[in-house]
Amino acid sequence: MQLAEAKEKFIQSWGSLGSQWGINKTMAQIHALLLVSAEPLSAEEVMEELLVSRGNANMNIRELINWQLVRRENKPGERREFFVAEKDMWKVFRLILKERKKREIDPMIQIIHELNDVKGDKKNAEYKEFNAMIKDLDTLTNKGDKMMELVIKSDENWFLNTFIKLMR
Amino acid sequence: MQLAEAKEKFIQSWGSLGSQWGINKTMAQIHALLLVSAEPLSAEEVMEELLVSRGNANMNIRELINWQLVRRENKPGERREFFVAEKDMWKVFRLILKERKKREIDPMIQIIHELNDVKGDKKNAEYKEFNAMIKDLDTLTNKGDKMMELVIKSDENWFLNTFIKLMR
DNA sequence: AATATCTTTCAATATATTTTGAAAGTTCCG
DNA sequence: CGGAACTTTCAAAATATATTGAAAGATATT
Repeated sequence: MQLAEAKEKFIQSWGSLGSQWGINKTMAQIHALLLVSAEPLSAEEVMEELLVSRGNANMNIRELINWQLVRRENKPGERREFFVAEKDMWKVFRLILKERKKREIDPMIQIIHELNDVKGDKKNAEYKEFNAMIKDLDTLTNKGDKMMELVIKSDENWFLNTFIKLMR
Repeated sequence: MQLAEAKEKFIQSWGSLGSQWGINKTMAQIHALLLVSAEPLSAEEVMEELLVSRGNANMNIRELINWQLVRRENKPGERREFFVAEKDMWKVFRLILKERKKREIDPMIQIIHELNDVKGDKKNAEYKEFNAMIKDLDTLTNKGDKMMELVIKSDENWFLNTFIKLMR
C-alpha cells in the first residue's frame, strides 16, 4: 500500500470509529488528518483536504483543542494559525478517556449513587430487587471509576508496565 | 425518594447514557425497565410503560436478546412471551463490552494492522512519522484488545479480585 | 379450517444531529 | 483610520437515525 492511500484509509476509519462512539465524523477525521500530517496544517488546508465547510472545520478544530488533542501553532511571518495533533497515542487515549468520563460516566455515577437510598418496605420483593441491582451497579461503577482515574492520571508507561505481564 | 420515582429516574438515565454510546434510547430504556422489574414483562407492558410503538418495542427487545442481555420466558397457561433482563451487573458489563468490541473495536484493530506495512522511502519524514504513529497505535490497541478479551472471558470475580488492591 | 392471539416487518414519518456558507467579528498593518 | 486577512457565529438546509403503525406472518385454539 502507498502512503497516500494508507493515510486516506486511516482518516476514513478513524472517522467512522468516532461516529460510533458519539464523536462526530468531521471531528474524528480532522483529528486523523492532523495525526498523519508531519507538518502543521491551516484551517484552509483541513477544509480542502476533507472537503468540509469553513464553519464545520472551525467548530471541530476548536473542540479538538478543548479536548487537548490538538494545539494551535504559529509559523513565523504567517498571519493565520496552524494546527498540530498530539501524536503520542497513549496520551491520546488518556485524553479521550478523560473527556468521555467527564461528560458521560461521571453524571451516571452520581445518579446511581443517589438511587442508593430509596424509601420502601423491606419485605417488598420489587424493592429488594431494585436495591440489590443498584447496589451491585454502584459498586461496579465505583471500581470502574477508580480504575479510569488511575489510567487517566498515570504517566506514559505506568499502565503498560503494570499490566503487560497479565496480558501475555 | 420513592421506588416508582427511582425506577423512572433510572430508566431515563440509562436511556440517555445509552444514546451517548451509540445504543439507541429505546433499547437502553427497555433494558433499564426490565432491570428494575422483579417480574417478567410482556411486549404489551413494555409498550405501555415506555409509550413506544409495537414495532419499536419488538425490534429493540430482539436486539437485547441478541446481546444476551434479555431472555424470553414463558408463563404457564400464557400464550404470549415475557422478557427478563440479566440482573448481574458485572455480567451485563461484560456482555456489553463483548458486543461493542465485536462491532467497533475489532474492525479498527484489523485496519490498523493492515496499515503497518506501507511502502515508502525510509528517509521521508512524512513516511517515518506515519509509521511511528501507526506502530504506536497498533501496539496500544493490541494491548487493549488482550485486556478486553481477558475481562470478557473472566468469571464473576476475577477482575475485581485481581485489581481491587490497585484501586484502593 | 376458520378464528383469535400474538409477533414481525418495513415503508412512511418524525426527530435529532451535522453541515453549510454568508455575514459579523477580530486582528494586524500600512 | 481603513481595509485586507483571517476567524467565529448561527440560522437554514441537508443528512442520518429512530419511531410509528398498519399489514402480513405465525402459531395456538376451537
